[in-house]
Amino acid sequence: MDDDKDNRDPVSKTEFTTQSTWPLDSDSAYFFSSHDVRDNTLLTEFGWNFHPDGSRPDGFSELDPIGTRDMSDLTATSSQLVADCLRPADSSSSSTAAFRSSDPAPVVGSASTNPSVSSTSSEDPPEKSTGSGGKPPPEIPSKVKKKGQKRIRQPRFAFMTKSEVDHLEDGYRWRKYGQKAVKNSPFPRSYYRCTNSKCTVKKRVERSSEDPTIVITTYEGQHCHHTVAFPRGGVIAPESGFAGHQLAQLPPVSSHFMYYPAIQPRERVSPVNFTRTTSHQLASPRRDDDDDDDQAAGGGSSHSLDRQTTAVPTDEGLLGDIVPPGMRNR
DNA sequence: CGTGTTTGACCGGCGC
DNA sequence: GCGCCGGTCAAACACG
Repeated sequence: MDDDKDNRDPVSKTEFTTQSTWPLDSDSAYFFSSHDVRDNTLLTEFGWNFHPDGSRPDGFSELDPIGTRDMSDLTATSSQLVADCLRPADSSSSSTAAFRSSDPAPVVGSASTNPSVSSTSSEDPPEKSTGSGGKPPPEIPSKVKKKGQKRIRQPRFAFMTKSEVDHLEDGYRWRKYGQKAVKNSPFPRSYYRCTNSKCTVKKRVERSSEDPTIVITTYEGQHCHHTVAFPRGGVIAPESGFAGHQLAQLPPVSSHFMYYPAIQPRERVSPVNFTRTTSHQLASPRRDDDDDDDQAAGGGSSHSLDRQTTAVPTDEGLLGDIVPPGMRNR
């Protein structure tokens, strides 16, 4: 869909931009340079394979990156994730710990505790719950979590990308399951979930209300499977080691990031500006050339897009630790 | 027919 | 306790 209009991204010239403010609504956040050691660690914890070494002064890096970045450490994390993924829903705590081990879990409000399982197990089976019409049988409402069981959020991670297309291709297949109008923003927010039945990763896409050219993509959870295909640049061949070994721990292509941990729901933060340019290629949505989730697939054709991307870890729990003093508004 | 999107309704958390 | 709002569900629909 957003596929065609996007062959060329006009927004690619900027090398550095300085946004005066970031109007993140619900997930307001802070930013800090990815060069900071902390972020790397942080990302690793999330299982994302970020590497702040794009080391191009202007924050630019070629497309390839993902495939060539050290997959080693990635694998470690991912294998565990896969295990988690395959693990029955009841073995809760352990899976969570897998990628939040270092997260002190400053549990706040609802977001906290043991993510993955509870949230996934109870609401995961979207497809199978096809049941009959809308409302679930009187007995056990599918969407209802067991009483007393709070909805748990998985670690989140946001990317701000300057792009005209909302849904950026990241190598995975997503299924849109909702769209909501965002308060104080003319742009709606779309909700996606990974189409892999075992994968519970979700993604939220919205456009910055203040700067419509910026797309804020928030990932929640981690993939426990391989990417299905890579951006049509075909750059990633199944045997290239990327699709073949890597376990979905990748965010949309990018080399330099800005991270911003999500904060407590509804908490408002004063945005910190900054942006680093990242030029990379992204594929446009394509659903026919890749089909098996677990089978590495080499994407189809491709076109390149230049976008500015800023990555933002948004684990609410982590937030407290990474936000530099003074950056917090509230 | 399979897969993905749209869209209104519903649910639950949180702030007041 | 109430209302707002974010997030999710699922029927209906669209498309290849």
